[in-house]
Amino acid sequence: MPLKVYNTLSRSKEIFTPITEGHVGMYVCGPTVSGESHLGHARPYVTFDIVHRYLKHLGYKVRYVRNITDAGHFEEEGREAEDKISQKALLERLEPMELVQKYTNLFHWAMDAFNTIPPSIEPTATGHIVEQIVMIEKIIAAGFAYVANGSVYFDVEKYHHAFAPKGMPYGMLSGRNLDDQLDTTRELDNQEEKRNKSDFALWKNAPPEHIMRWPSPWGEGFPGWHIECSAMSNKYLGNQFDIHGGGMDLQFPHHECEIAQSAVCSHVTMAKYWIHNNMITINGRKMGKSYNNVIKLSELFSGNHPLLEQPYHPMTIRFFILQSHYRSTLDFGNEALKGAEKAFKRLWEAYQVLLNLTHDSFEPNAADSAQTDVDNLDAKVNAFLDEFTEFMDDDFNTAKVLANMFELAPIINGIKDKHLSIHALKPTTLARLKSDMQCFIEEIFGLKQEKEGGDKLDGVLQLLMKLRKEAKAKKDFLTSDTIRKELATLGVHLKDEKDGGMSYQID
RNA sequence: GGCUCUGUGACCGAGUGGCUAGGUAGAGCUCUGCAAAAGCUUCUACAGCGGUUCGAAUCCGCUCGGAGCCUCCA
Repeated sequence: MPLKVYNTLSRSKEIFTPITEGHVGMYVCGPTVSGESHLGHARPYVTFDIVHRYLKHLGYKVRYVRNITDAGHFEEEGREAEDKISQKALLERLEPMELVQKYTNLFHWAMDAFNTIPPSIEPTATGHIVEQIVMIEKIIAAGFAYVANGSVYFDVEKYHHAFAPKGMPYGMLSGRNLDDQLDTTRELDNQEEKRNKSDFALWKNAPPEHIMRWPSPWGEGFPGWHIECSAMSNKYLGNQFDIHGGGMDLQFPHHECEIAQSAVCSHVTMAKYWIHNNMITINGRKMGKSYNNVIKLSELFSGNHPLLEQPYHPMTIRFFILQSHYRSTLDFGNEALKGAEKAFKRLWEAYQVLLNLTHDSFEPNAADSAQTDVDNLDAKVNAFLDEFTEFMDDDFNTAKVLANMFELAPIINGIKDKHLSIHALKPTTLARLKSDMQCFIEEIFGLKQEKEGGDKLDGVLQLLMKLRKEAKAKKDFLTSDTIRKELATLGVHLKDEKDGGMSYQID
């Protein structure tokens, strides 16, 4: 079955066919590093990490480009250009680039904690000023931009009239009608610089107090909001590439403007498939600075936030995101996250049990095999596994794959506890179960469990478990319970196995 | 106001015409020295009202509620 992806351009699921066979070019809008990343940022980067991983799994060679916006944008177009980064830098008495570096490092730290695969290329806006200027010159030369007081604006209406007949109207992505636009765009200062309200800046003249500035043919200034993504995606992925991703909130105006800029330069729609992830909400509301409901990732990991009842591990967050479909909103809540934490733990443990299962460790005997309809269980397991790819091919439905994994967990645990016979599974099925689970859990879903403590701690715990076993054998439950209790307060939980064995787990 | 979505059980959340989603929480049972874990069983649904259909949570209409975008935004 071919991979199908939901394309925002067509508002429908389409069969994914790469432009160049065997290769995929993917551009995802990265973070603006003017502040620390929050939970909302985790959604797109985990989502597109899954897309990236799955495409690779399917055998594609993927060039994944994700930018770092470090040039900053003005708060409100037309007002005094208030570059976010430089403004905050003043407050914190830092050099702008120092601030940018700090938040870039923090972003990378969080991405690493989420176990996302770094993009193939991570270009910065400040590193591509030249490319952006060249592109703006091209747009001016083509007659779709004009210079006003040292700033350059894109002529949206002119573009629309020229490109709508070519099947690239302004608004093709967001479903917006340009005429409605004109009526609803609110009044802004300095409107007189623009010919039309819907025009957007390609280059902004920098007022004297503006720290981040670059020389350009139009005077000193800084690039407009949208041009960096057009310039950088074009440089590294060409005139037309396969996938452009980002949050739904970027659809308009950001992606719409990207399309227009790039179309002027290359006469094609820059990307074939537009994939947008939905928002993470908190009490039903988008998480964002303007709503004052932001939970930073560092706070999430440490639990240090009034809304958090406890810290949450990055893998819990990753699992939490995977449990829903990327195009649905996902509502944050302690109850939901705690649920995800427990669920992930259960899944991971079943997975570990599975990796240790072998036919050899179970004696075939009549009573055992009588418990299970051999063909039935074998077929069931295979059916669940078949669906892994089927669900992923259907627009990356990670939620359904996880549901199937939770159908498999009781089977795995049942075999371990001997409620089910391992001989109900053919050796080939068991092998497939192991490799498919391994592939989807670790390779595609990128879930992992930190190995905590290391060898020394393990040695100490083995010793304590040995002592506890001995105490139990002597029915000295006071001692055995003390060991278990004391360890539990330290966050180490002992579990007695059926056959007298023991294992531990660290929080 | 315009555009785009959305409303599923205590909570999160799949699902789009007929088949148990799944997870967490709750209840009962099995196992266990006790506990934990695990397994088994079980409870609470598809906002409301109409319509289409043999049949709708799923399609259509209306009503009510919620969100995103239209301004920086993942």
